Amino acid sequence: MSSTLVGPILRWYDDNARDLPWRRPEASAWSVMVSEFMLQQTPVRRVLPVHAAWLERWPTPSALADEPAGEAVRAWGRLGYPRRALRLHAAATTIRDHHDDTVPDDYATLRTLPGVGDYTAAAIATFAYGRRQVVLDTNVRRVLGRTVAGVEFPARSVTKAERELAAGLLPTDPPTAAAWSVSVMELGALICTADRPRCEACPVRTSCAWLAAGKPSYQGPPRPVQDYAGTDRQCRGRLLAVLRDAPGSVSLDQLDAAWDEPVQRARALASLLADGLIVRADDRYALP
DNA sequence: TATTCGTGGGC
DNA sequence: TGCCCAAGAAT
Repeated sequence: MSSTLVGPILRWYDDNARDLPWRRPEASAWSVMVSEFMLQQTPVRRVLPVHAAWLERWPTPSALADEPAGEAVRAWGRLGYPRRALRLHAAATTIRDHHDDTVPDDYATLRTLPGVGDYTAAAIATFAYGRRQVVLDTNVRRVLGRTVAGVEFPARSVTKAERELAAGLLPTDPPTAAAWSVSVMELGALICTADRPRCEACPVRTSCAWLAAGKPSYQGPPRPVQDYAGTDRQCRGRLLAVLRDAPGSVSLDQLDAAWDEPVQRARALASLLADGLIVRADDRYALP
């Protein structure tokens, strides 16, 4: 089974891979790590400029750790989920203080860093250091779900069967395993996309279970709709934008002007303070 | 395990 | 237009 997938996808990647900064031979492990944080739930296109500016300003973990966390939040800009910026700063601090300013190269150590979950630990070990790890992201899950299981979309959360399937497919020698992982992810990002997959251009179209079954539509439980307008998330975003765009601290009045509904506004501000994304000194508010 | 956590682009 | 989703993690 693996031979019908692995070989064609590896060859497809050789001819179709995007030239991304964190994939270049000269890219540092820190560059890879920064990219993985930024790419969590955020498209490549939006990450590119922020990643470049970030590496220019903070070429090493200690360079970032030596500045206030608020600078990371500010530089994060509008990538979204700004707690990632806080966690990246915290991870950089740990790396500076306990790992000789060197991004760890093994899954277990990476996994202990703030903001580094199963996927990100496997991705950094694999893409920065060529380690052999099962890299299971949304792209890989979708590709394997279609080609092997014959379903349009995988389950909500990773199943044991999914993980075993991915582990069984992973090539034995580390360099090939790493190449395979980035290749499957790229196939999911460019060809085997969530909507309007380009099956006619797929290197494994002749062995895809989903295509062979006539591309049956997703049958599982409906995915929760992710509304945004009017939510606490939007409110938090508005409040934090005021802080990002201000040179120093701001007054409560300035924050009040960013959102009409007072109860929700107060709740959002309290949660931002609890998260450490905003700090209060007397009656002024600022980035940490 | 189900929620919560931003933002912007494509159709 | 409104809806879907994009290299997840933490709780």
